[in-house]
Amino acid sequence: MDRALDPALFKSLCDPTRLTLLCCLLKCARPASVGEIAACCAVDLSVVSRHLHALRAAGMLRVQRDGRTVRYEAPAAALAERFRDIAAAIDACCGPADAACNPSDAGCGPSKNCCSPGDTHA
Amino acid sequence: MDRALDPALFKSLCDPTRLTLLCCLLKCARPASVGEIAACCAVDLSVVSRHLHALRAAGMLRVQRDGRTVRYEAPAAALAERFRDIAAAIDACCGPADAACNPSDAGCGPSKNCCSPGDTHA
DNA sequence: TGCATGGTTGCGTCATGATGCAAGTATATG
DNA sequence: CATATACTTGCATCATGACGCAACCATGCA
Repeated sequence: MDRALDPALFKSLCDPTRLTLLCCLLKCARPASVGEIAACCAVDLSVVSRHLHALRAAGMLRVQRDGRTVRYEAPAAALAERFRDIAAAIDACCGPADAACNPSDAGCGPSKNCCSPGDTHA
Repeated sequence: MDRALDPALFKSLCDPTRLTLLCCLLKCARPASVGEIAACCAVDLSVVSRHLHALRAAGMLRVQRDGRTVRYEAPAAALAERFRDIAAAIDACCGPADAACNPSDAGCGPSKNCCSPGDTHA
């Protein structure tokens, strides 16, 4: 679960502008150039460029160059699956009747306190 | 989809410490006091208190008072569903064959460009 | 080769937020 | 009522990051 709940993933989505860009690309459902995408929100093109770069770094977008044009695309199916993985991870660790709880996950389960003092989870 | 992809949700999860706290509570699968939860990570108790407050404000936690003790709990099933809703929203807008695309969602669908200039999506 | 187009990168500014300490509040307990 | 416990809040500090502007590549075209 600690793997599914990746801070980097949420970090890439916590900015409203970035989320707007991703949303725009999801709706477009096709590769779009940076200039096109920039029309979605009222910020400088350079800002859009950086945001798209960040989203790609987080695995939220695919990129392809075509001459001097750079096209970004949102892999909708993969993204949806990613969120479903998170949901599954939550269910697996804390699911009904503790059945799906993975024993290798130390301290996991309703009957145990995973937060013993000193366990910094770091 | 713009509703499912809520910046506030991701904002509440983008901080590593906050994510650790949520993760801890999910594993515990029971209400835990602030002091207990604080043992999960090496930050000041006041910081933990604030983070828990923020998570609750984002709807990620439930809270209950018992005398001077405050117990937080992670509603695992609800959280999992929330992520599945996001996945479903992505699929619905950009699903296979454009079938699930909601026509009321202006500009939605592969055949149209939702990012026409001036459309700030704001 | 010269110039326009499409993006990216450097840099300074500004706002937000994470953190710790200290003080404050509220509830038990003697 | 005094004191300890469990948290919360005010405040100062510091780091991160979003933004715009300007300068800079890199590609295409005349």
